[in-house]
Amino acid sequence: MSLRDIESSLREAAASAFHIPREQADALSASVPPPHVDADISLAWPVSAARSLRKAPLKIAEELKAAVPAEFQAEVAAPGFVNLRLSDARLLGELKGILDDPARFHRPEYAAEHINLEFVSANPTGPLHLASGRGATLGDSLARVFRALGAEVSEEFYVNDRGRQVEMLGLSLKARFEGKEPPEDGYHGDYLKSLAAGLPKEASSWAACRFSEYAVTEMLKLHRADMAAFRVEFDRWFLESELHAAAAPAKALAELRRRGMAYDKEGAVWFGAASELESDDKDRVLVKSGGANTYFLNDIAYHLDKLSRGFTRIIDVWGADHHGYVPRMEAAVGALAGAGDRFKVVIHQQVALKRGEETVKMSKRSGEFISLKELVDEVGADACRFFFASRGPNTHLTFDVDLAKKQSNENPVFYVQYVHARISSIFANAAEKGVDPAAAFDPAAVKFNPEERALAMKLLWLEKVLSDCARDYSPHHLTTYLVELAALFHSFYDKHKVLDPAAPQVAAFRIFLLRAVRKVIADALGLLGVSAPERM
RNA sequence: GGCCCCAUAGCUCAAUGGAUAGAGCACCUGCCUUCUAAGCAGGUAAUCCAGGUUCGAUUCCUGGUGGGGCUACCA
Repeated sequence: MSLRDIESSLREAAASAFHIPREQADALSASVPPPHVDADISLAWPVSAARSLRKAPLKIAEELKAAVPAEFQAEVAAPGFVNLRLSDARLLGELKGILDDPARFHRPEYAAEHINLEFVSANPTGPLHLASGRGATLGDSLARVFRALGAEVSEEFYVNDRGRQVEMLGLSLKARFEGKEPPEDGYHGDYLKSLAAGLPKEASSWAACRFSEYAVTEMLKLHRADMAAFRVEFDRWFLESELHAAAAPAKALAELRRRGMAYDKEGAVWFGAASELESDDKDRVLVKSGGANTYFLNDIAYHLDKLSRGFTRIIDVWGADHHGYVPRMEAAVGALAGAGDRFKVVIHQQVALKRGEETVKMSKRSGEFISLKELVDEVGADACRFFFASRGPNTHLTFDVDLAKKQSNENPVFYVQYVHARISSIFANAAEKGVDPAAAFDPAAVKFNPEERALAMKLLWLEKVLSDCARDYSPHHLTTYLVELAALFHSFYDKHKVLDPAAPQVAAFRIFLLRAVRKVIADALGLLGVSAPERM
């Protein structure tokens, strides 16, 4: 059983009570009662359905109350809410489900989904900087959420290992190797100095492109290590050069032509979005008049490749600096995929960096940035990931480095992790305190006190949090939830003793309850890629 | 100029169009001889402005104001 099952039975009841189609009753959903209402579940449906049912909300509420199973002890509240309570037995059963059912978040609509989730995809021209942490947190947490919902997810990193920037990278490395300054518009960061120091002697006879290849290979190693330290493991690192080796851009162009989505004008080849589709405002160049492909064409080819690999959904996570690129990519990929909703671009706003009183512009070329590695080394992956995950993708974020380093203890992540540590500690101490941690209790005798009930109910809401995350393409609901759950636990902990040998029934029940709490904390932290420590 | 995002407590953030707007940090008052005080209990404190839609707007629409970003036959 789960909230979804409860909702389902309530919808059945509503559908038959009001003689409406079952689908219409789908609008009925369970929500958390406001703090001043003493109930477990609230239904606002009578208020919102009043218009379509052409009845007064209060009247609907009364009829709904009469229709729902008696075990829910329904109550009506003005202007038309119905509030429910779960019985102790029901609540106990739900806790058992949390502990025993590893697939409890699986949803049928995700069972056949095979999602490709591409994120970070930073150019291999320098170390990952902290802004990549935001995309990495977002992408990886989403991947974990979709997996929890039952989807198959492949995490992918696209590497631009060709083109001018990579050429410039090679020239910059060559210059460092020869003890010179990199070109004006090259890469001036210190990381190329240490890279140059590691070059073999025979590099003096290398052509420029050898330097590029060497630099890219080394940068990829760094990226991989940085991402691993951030607890992100990509299933695939897709090289742009793979596309060209397979002549994918040319094939993509042929496919576009075949579908009448490309045309020639002024010596260039254009993507005909404006004439054929309404998603973009003007036509874009695919092949320049000089004969070279634009990145637009290469990116179309790349996404065509993703489609050919059999993914049912393609999700790209991009920084807001690329938002202008979304309409044309959606126009192109949506059309090639046959359905626009198979391709989704999640945009997150950029991260600005603040150091002291100064807001620093980050630029790899000037070498002025804070690397992700530096940040993870100083404040830890847990605090970083929780911090980034706490905000919706659309918040504009100014990252205060000094604050992050100095006040990492103020990060709510520790407040949440502390719950896990405290519970673990209780379990570890049980035997010593004269309580058998594996002792059974009589389910029929269990009566939840208010703190126990609040805790148990909170655990049930996690499934809603997951669907919120999927709906909004953001993990931030999880951090909010975790902090709220942690507060309930700490409050419970302060009020009630668990390990009381004089009350073995109560102790056994509370250990059972806390086992469920600890599992939910660990699961939810896991979805964020944050550890759940046994002690702190 | 055109387009996108944002504006909630001193600071950083929450809130499928629903009930008395919820947290963390900071500040103030209490609480460790008792399973971890990285904690608990309590207090101060907020929806940028003007209209509109609605039974009901922090939420949706229009127009302001103030911030950030994008606007290449660049990669």
